[in-house]
Amino acid sequence: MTDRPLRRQPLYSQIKQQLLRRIGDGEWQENDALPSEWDLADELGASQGTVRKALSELVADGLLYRAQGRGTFVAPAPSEWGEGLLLTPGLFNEQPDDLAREFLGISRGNASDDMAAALQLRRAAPLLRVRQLWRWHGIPVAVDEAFLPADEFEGLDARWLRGSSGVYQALQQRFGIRLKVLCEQFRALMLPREESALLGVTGMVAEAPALSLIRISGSMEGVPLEWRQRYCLTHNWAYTARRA
Amino acid sequence: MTDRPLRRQPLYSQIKQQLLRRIGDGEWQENDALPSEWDLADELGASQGTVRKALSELVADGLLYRAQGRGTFVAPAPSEWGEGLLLTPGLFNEQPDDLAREFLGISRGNASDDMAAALQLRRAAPLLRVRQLWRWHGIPVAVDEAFLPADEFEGLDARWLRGSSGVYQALQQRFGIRLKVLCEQFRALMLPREESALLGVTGMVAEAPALSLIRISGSMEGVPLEWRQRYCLTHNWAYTARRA
DNA sequence: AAGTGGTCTAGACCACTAG
DNA sequence: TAGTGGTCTAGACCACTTT
Repeated sequence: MTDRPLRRQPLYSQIKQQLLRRIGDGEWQENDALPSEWDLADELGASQGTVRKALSELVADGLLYRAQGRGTFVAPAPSEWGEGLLLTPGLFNEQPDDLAREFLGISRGNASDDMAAALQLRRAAPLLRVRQLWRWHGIPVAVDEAFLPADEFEGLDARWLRGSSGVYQALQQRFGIRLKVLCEQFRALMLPREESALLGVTGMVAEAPALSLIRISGSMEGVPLEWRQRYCLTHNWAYTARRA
Repeated sequence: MTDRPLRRQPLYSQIKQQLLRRIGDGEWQENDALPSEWDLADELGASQGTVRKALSELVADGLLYRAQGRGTFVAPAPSEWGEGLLLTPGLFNEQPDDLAREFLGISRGNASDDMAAALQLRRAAPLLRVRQLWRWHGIPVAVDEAFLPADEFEGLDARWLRGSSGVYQALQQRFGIRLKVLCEQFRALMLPREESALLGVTGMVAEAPALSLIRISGSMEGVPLEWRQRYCLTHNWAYTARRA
């Protein structure tokens, strides 16, 4: 690249941003192959090594995957359940069972102070609230609330959510936005009344300990866009996080 | 295809392994500077770019850190508490308070089937069991059990653990081994009797929900070496995992 | 000014996949 | 055999820190 008077950001970083935008714009669909590293280098006026560095970061971010000898591909959107897996406690190498998701409803509300702070919104900002139920072999194991800034996602309604396989897929289809997990918090607490009913915890012992998960997700650039709160019953399962 | 020739490890990978070993052998202490990328390249007969790639992976693994214009340094051992932080629920950008660790004791036992499987040991293999208590501003918030293969760590005793700031530091000082987290599991359950006593949960309501964390740690090469089980009281705190 | 990490290039070769 | 990702080199220059 000959004319590049101002370099605020390294070239590979600019290329990464550009590819991020083009993926978001739908230039390549899930599992589509990108142009080869050499073709991209040609097109962008950079060297193969520099393009490769940009691609490597996108692979690390989970947006792309590579197959030696075949090409570089757009990764499928992350599953609605998230990165954690439900496994039998103590076992780590098991394959996770598939979870079924049930859309419960969408409503409007206002941000709590915690939510407003985490999502960088003003106090009591309007939010969309999406509720989902998770079943494992038919048995309810978790309830989910996703809170999204209403201003950003005006037009997201039950039609989009019922038809899609979850909030993340709906956001990608409707707004072309892909979320990634920014941080997570875990707590143990007694299941609140309303969630107990949804999860079918009944009987003389009306209380059960539940794993509370709060997750902030955001754009690939790190702008927070979702506060998700989940209650998991874990007397028969454990929530697993794998690491590289 | 039928014939599977030995695939040579990439050079940067060999360099990484060698540096790993030299760090483990104590050639450079914590916060010591390594030779510059160019000097290492010279010494190892590789190019600066290749050395840089090896160093970058070690930085990503948390073993080294870099400072532009100054050098590449050996990172301090990870804290005994681990990567997760205890924070006020709902707040994500807070700095964590320091936790005080109390060594409770070390004993010998045998691996459960789960532990044996996770640590790749034979059934009922002998284990060392290290127990610790965590206090936050003097208040007990968590109890910890670390299980280590007795055969690997013969000679680790109370003297080493009392004097050090934790299991990880003791392993590094005594055996020159650095552990990294391989995977984690979370569950919510009612605090068992023994742990209730240690954490001072008493009164008419003898039961409290607790966050159960099971973590497998291992060598930098991925060999599992520690099963750690922790019970956290989280009615006033949350367990936070940050992501890149 | 000297030394370090950080970026970028052009070219080369290897390993793997597919037609 | 052609195309792709994966590795490696030598050299250049930039950005930052220390002396």
